Amino acid sequence: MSPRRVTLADVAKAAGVSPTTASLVLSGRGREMRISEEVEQRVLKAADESQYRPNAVSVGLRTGTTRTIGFVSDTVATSRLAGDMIKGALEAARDRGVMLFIGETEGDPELERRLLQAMHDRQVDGIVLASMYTRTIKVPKEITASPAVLLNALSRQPAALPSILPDEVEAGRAAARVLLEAGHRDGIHLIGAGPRARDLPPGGAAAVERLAGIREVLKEAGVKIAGAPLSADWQPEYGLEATRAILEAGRPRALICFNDRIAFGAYQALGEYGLRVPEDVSVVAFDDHPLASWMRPKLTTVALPHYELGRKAVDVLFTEIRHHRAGAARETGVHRVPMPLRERESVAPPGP
Amino acid sequence: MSPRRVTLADVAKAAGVSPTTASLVLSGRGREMRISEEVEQRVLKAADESQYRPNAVSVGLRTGTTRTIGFVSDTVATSRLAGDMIKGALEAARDRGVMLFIGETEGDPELERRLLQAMHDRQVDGIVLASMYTRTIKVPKEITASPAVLLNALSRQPAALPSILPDEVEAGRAAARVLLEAGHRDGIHLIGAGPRARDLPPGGAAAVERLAGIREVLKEAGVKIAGAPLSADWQPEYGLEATRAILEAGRPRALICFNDRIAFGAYQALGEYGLRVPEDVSVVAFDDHPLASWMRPKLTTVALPHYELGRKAVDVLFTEIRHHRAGAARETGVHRVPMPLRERESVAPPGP
DNA sequence: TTAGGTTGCTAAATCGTATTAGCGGTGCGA
DNA sequence: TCGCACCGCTAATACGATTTAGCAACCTAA
Repeated sequence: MSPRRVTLADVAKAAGVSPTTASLVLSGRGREMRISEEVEQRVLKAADESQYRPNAVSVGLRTGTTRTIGFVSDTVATSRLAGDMIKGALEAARDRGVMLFIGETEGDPELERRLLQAMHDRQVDGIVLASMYTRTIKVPKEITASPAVLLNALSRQPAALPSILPDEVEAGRAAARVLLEAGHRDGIHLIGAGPRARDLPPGGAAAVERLAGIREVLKEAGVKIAGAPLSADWQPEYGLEATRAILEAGRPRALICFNDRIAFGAYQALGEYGLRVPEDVSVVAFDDHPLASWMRPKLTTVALPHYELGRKAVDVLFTEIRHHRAGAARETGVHRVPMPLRERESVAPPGP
Repeated sequence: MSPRRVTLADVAKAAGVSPTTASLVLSGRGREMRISEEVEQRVLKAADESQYRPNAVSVGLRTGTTRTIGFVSDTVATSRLAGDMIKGALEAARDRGVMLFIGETEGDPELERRLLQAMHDRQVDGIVLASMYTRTIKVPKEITASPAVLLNALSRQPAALPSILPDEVEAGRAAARVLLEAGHRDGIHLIGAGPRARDLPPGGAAAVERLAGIREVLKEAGVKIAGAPLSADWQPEYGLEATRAILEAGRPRALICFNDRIAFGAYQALGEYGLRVPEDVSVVAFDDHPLASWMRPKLTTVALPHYELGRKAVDVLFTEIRHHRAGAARETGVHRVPMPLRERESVAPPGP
């Protein structure tokens, strides 16, 4: 059926040299090993004509490096965002001629263990362990079998692995600033967390940090948070109800929604009450879900840089791999990736 | 740093037998090769105690099969849907103890070629070539190096590879039926394609088939399509404008939107005109984007079964691989995956 | 007594490459 | 004339498994 692949031995035979010579020439060590110009040309020609490409499995066995990395995450499908993260990782890997294994753990530690093993069995050069929403995780010990980095996650154990995270605190600051700069000082409500630093929904580190950034900037400006409904899950449904509650109680001038889905629900509630965005109420959110630019008016939001996170993770992983090969110790720093503000149409100066 | 992996030779030594014997026992051929019960136990014990796991790279080199398949698509990040497809593929692969390489071509044939080569260099057992929206593609000749299937795509060349596709015609029928069953007979407008069979947006096979299904059922019922604006891209913006155009011209009773994003735009236009869904206007769409259940009222839509498509692709790929190993010829059938109707809140009997 | 069969294991080859060690020939200096 | 360095290449080994061929010991039957 499929014709047998051409091997190094085939090339060597065609060029009339030994496999050793062919290997030397093709790995660029020809000069160094004093192979003559003429023989070198013969080998190159033979390789080219037969379309020789080295068998990566064999190379992997011989050298121990497979030009392959693993990307294991808790879930790949939850959101479009996961896709962007993978896309970033994929492109960074491609730039280096490296392939990506992917695996999904669904939060099951046993599955995670088996996946990491399966990847190590295949001799991956390194592993990106990703979480789809920012949180602290227990790093499985299997991971130590190769260089690794944490993406969107922090290790519970201290000094375990390098982490790549979005800069959520700065994002919080940006969200607060965009309102301040529009002239808002009163009637600013939070939906998703707050108003106090300890008012947080369960799970997820994003809330803490976004809230910290928001509080810091507002405090510096001497602005008080008007209020925040009890925080629950971050779904549109909650946004809808929380906003209704706020509207029952009074007249907000600005909403900081802890993600776009909440803002989506908030829009619906504001619509019900006949209030217009941004003339009556300004809205800022986080994530930059595709939804954000479909909403009308388009939502101003602080974007999660999924693509860049994915790229950065692979970049850091490769410096880890280099260090590892050089026998250096493991790094353990935290790398923060900026969250860019997407200014659209949902923020305006407060009305009279 | 990382302790050396334990190899078969280590196990053999620990058990006091030859590597041959150890291999035989561990591959379950011990009985067949008349290895004594006692030796067998010794080997098993040694393997277990040392936590031996075979090096998959070595096995790959020796046997030619790597328990690895490639998933290459034009894009992984475009939508949440891509993620679901990968998730389905991933789980089907996991069920078989197989790992997944992923790659993204961005529609670039050169990149596609290189990706397929990179995968074949790594001796993948087979390849899923996926498109994120249904269409006919030119199958690159590199793909013939291993078993392969097409996912969400049809080959331009005849009889090339098996294809896995959503059953779009039946989906069209389902959308039409849900309106008929609610009692609609007049004022049914299409947005995204039609009304005539040749009124299609550029690119994409889904439009043709959905339209065919819709037309078939409506025709059988003796119902005429009231109209359809010129079809353009399938974005919310177009849905908004197309619906406005319809509303300018008269009073629709039902809308069949060719995807959910169009329906999202349609909702906005209906809102502008003070019309209520579903009391004044019923809306059906296709895809079941997450958006569909966030909209109010929740959108009735015919779902693209991405997860199942992914699973099915891997299933079919594995029967291909089996056939290939048995020396059988390539299959070339088209496998249709049903598109389930998600009945929600956007369809009601026509008002007076 | 010996050919032949069975039992229970192992030696050796193999997959395709990288790499170390070495080989035959030439030129040169002492 | 011998020893040595250098040149240009190749033989042999290793990576970690699978698999084929075969071996020693014992038993059986003619």
